[in-house]
Amino acid sequence: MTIYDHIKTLLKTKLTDVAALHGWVLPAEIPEFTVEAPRDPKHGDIATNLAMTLTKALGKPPRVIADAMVAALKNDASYTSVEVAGPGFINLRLASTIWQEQLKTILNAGTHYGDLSIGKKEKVCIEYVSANPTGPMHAGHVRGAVFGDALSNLMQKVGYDVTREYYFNDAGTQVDVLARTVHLRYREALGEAIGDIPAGLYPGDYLKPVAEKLVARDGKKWLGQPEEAWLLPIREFAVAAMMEAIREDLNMIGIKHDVFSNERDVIENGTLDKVFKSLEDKDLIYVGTLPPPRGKEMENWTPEPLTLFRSSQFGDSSDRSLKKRDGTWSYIMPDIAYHYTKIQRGFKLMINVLGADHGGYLERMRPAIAAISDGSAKLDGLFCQMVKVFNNGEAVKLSKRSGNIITLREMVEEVGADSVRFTILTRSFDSQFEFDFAKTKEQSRDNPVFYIQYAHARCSSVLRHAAEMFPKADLIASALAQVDLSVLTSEDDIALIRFLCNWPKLVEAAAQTREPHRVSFYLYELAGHFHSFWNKGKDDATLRFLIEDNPALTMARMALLKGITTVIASGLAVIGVKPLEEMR
RNA sequence: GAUCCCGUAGCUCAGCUGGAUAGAGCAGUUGCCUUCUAAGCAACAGGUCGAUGGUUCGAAUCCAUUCGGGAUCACCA
Repeated sequence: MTIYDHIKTLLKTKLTDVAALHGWVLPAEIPEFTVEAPRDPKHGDIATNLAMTLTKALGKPPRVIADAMVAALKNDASYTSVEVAGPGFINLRLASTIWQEQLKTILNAGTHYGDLSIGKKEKVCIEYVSANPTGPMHAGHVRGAVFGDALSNLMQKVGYDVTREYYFNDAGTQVDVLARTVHLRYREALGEAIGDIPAGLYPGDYLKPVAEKLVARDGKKWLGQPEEAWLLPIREFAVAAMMEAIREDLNMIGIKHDVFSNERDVIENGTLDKVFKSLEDKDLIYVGTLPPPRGKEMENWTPEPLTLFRSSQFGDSSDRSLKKRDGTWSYIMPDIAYHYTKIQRGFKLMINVLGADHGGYLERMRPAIAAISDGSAKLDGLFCQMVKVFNNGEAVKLSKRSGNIITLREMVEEVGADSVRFTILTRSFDSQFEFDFAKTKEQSRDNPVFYIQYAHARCSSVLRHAAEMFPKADLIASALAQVDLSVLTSEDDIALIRFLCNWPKLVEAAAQTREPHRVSFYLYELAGHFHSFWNKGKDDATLRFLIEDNPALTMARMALLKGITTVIASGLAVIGVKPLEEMR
């Protein structure tokens, strides 16, 4: 229970007393009100809009209600000041002992401070990246990858049982194209002049090493053979090689999935047929024709009978075709079957992190999931908007076709994994994101992530100095939690503790809204408070952390520092950045 | 024709599910290193929150309309 929740319950009971005293009739449900740290510290430690939310129900102006509450709260020793302000806010200032206690709570919790149990250990499958193994990870993938990873961290922190999952298509036309391209590169590697890569195959050099590995394994085995002979084995080889490369790329930026699933398994182990049959059994499959797509000029549109799924029964705008004209499955059917395997594995909550270019995906997949789970499972889709890549202000067109891509590898090598992660996580996922490669590279040293890292390094440095200055002192968190903190009375000390106490609340809000970027901003602000405090010590010796002739205050400040490093480390863990002990 | 996202300082972005005088970084100007790390701090300057209406004690935030940018609406994932 956070300090804010605690105050909230106290206020509720106080409100009933006040109402009884004045003969007010409270509504059966007290309207929801906020208890939070106001933006402006002048407004006290804690502000509540309680009075304002009750104006309607009580038929009284907010200030009248607020005044009555204030009168009742005034004689409580927990509050050093209680006042009405603005339109009817009640501003409270808590006794410093309360904040000092909170700091001990933080120290005892360690980096688990901010861990919550709102997830109730519910299993959640978070699927992200899921790029098909036809090319290297590029700038467009990085956003979803980092976002999904941070979201997973966040969901774990609030008590979900998270599985990080990657699903790839290794059975469709795209991987056939991959295989053909590799075969061409293979001929090239064996000395043949292949000229330009023909349209319809993948350009770019990244398949050359794959072809060379194929030569190393198989020699000239596939030369002069018909496509039927080499397509499947080369496809398998190429998919494995690309997935290996993708895994390595993701690893560079600190991303590891728990489970990799693929389309072929779903088809070959019979799951797909089973799911299709169960849909038939539920009478959700029929053969019919679809109207032509609206708003699009389809000159060559001819209605054709197709195998359709009655997704409109589940809120979809139209029924969906599960098979192509040639009788093979359209992508949606294996995807349905794949999601069925998730449900079979016990996931009632599934989150898919997708690119904005997958717009209609949810609309189509949700009905299917409702059908196969009989409504018991829920799919959430989070759509990361496009990343527009610039190079010194000039737009770079990302196109696999032309081979013009900025790869994840380039980004990480030039800018650094921490900077890339942090840059992505200082934007909300649903707004478009402009990434200027040249500028980011040039300013990589100015990246805000180092501002946070630096705060952590400074704290660590002081703790090292403290160990030298007071060799007998025990500076581990559990020991510092036992220190007498009553000497931490300055407004700056208390303000810092107060800010640390916002952490659990922030984690909760970030998880509920699925917005890990809030963590970044919080950490940045926390680092700012710390740096500011630090510099005050230059003018005011009583605000320094290490004060040689005052061991008692120094130890209390070490407790504060430990609290700061604890929360920073706890937050950086969500972002996926390692805290640094030292920066020079 | 329909759906989704975005529009906030010169640029890149926040704005805590409706709160008090709308914030930060970068860019610009000015100060601060004999003392715990200057990858830092302090200060100045910069805004019709795209527009119009509505909801209420109160709107950048919610609703409607509208303009602008992006994405999606095929049997490609």
